[in-house]
Amino acid sequence: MPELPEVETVRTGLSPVIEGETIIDANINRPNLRFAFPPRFCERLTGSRVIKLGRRAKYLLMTLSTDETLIAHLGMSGRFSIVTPDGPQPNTNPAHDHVVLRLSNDHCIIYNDPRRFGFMDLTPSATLNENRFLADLGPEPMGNGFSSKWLAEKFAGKTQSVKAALLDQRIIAGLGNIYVCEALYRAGIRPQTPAKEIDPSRLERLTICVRDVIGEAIKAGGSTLRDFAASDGALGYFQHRFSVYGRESEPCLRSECAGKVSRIVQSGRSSFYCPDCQH
DNA sequence: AGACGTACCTGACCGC
DNA sequence: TGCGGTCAGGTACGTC
Repeated sequence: MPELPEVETVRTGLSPVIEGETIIDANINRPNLRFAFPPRFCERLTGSRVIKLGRRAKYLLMTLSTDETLIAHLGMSGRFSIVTPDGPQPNTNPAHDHVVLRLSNDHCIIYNDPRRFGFMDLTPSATLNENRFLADLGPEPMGNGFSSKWLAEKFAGKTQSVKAALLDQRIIAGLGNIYVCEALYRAGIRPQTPAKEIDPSRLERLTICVRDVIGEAIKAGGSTLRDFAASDGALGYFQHRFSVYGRESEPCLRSECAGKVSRIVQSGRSSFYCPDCQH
């Protein structure tokens, strides 16, 4: 499920529990998720101290005292849970608890992922950005590298739809199906529009809308975290109202618009948009 | 090189 | 209640 805002929410929830702690014990319950765990995965984690929990795009980055970084991607259904020594057990199916880290503060971090589209890797921290999963990522939507100028450069000559282009992690990193739909709705751009056909002023608007949509979602995640992390240690999902995503044939939320939300399929995935206000 | 389609998995949900 | 079909927010890889 998780796109950038959800991963950021997981990071926010996990970091106070994990940063500064030593991994006393690491266990995996199967040899692979989407990909095989790297060689000697558990041995390389055991005894290391977690210096920092960071994020790049949809990847969690655990900087370790061993000069390696644990890279974790949640795929579609990955969750991290925090199990406190005397607290409740996470309400996930233990059959899909694939990674368990026991920390020096007696908390356990559990990675649960029914679909196993997630994956983990260990890479030298010094060459983190050369790692095969991170090397080709485009700019962070909230960072300085993302601008309408950058989009113009990347969209130039692109016959691909703007929907597909925004999902391309080399162009902008961290967006997924939901937030691309939301950003295009807010910007008033149809998802089918060929990327190269969007003029500079609309690209400027799109840039702002992407930033706003992601920024608001991160904020919403941070606020929901407080409520439910207390009762249940599972991190990764939060309730959020979307303007178009999942609202097929419901009314467009713009007060001056009488349109209904449409759903189309682009490259095998649903796109939601309002035909009356997106052109 | 760029644009597609396909594969990888399980679970939830819907209609019969 | 049970069954089959469909769908799901991810990325990598093969093919044209």
